Amino acid sequence: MTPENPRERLLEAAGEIFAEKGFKGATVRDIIDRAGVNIAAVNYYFRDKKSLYIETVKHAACGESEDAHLAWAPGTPPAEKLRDLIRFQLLKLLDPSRPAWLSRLIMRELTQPSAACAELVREYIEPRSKVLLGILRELLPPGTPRRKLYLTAFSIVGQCHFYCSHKPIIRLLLGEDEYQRLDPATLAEHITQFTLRALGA
Amino acid sequence: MTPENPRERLLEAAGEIFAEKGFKGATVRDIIDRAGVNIAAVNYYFRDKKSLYIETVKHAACGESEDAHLAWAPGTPPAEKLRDLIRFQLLKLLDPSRPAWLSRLIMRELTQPSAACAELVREYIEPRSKVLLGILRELLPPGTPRRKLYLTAFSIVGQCHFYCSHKPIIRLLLGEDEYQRLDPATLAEHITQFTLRALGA
DNA sequence: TTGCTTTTGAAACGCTTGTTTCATATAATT
DNA sequence: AATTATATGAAACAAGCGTTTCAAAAGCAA
Repeated sequence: MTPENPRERLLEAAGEIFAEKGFKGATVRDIIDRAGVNIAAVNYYFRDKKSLYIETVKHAACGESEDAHLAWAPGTPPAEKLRDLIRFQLLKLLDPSRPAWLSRLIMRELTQPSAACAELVREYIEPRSKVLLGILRELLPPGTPRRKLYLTAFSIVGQCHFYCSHKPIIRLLLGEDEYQRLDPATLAEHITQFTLRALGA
Repeated sequence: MTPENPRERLLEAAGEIFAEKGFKGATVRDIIDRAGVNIAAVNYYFRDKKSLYIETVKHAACGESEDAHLAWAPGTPPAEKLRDLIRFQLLKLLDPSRPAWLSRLIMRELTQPSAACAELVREYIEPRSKVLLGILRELLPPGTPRRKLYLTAFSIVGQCHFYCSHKPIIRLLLGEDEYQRLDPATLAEHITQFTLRALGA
């Protein structure tokens, strides 16, 4: 499971800890402790903590991109593609069994950008935003202005990310029992229906 | 403008700096520097950094609550109330002239909750969530289940908060020019229309 | 083996952090 | 005015931080 390569082990451990505590909150001793390597390895394989962080974010984004190959048969109705996309995104954001630190690390980078942010947008955000915008172009009447496409995309992604970024508040508002009943499939269905009606489909 | 009371000055300065850098990222020397007081004042007026943080969040939430008195004449159509609510929220989230650190501090607490979180939800979140839920009860058919009300509320708030929490990414995606054109009024109108259509109004 | 490079380990170095100390200044009380 | 309580200031503290050092270990070519 865990790789032998110290460099890889550092990236894995750093991903978990940076995601959990943020850049400042995480200490290199925490990281090398979980990775099971000597502290000098940070300086040896990466130059310093900051470089380790940037490489970690890129590593996480790269690992996330792999499983994102949503491909539909030609002729698939755009509404169905939208539903798939939303469901897929929510599953990735909320499924606790998957290595959640990937999404959380990315989410953290999005809200408190560092040097890794621009690169992350280029490698990770833009490709999948292109997919969503493509679907919306099919759903909305031809000639819809670019701005409207983006605003609609933001409305969709905003709904999805809310359940991830505001998780603790939702839990407090709904109560633990009710919160447990919010499975990703239910949420995806709600957001899809909400969005499709908003688009007049 | 700035109060004479060292305690108040500390709360103001701490609000700005905690909002900007988070709890770990902010240093007490940063704070006492901006407040213009001696470092011993932190220990004197509050016990330590953590207590200062909790008091700061409560202080900020309290200050925010004051101007939240959205009162409508009886008989106002719920769609109009919704528009007002969304516009008001977006203005508070995005207007750079206002002391933005209030919202940002609260946002930060929501996504990375600490000891101050539960109290914040009780004092700050629940009251205004009640307002929104009340409007939705008017908009949606009677007998709509509680869960559906909440999901709808999350869809609305999620759309609004997205522009605040993902601001850097939006800027990168749209480009600086296009981003500058996104004034709160435009966004509020989009979200309102999007939501009203989704609700079939 | 020998000699060289690459990798690891334990320790220490500065530096910054939150916190404390204590002497002094200011205000309040009698 | 004298005395006590309150507030401030400058300095230092101990702990934790990122980073560096350097010698020993491991890998590898000749």
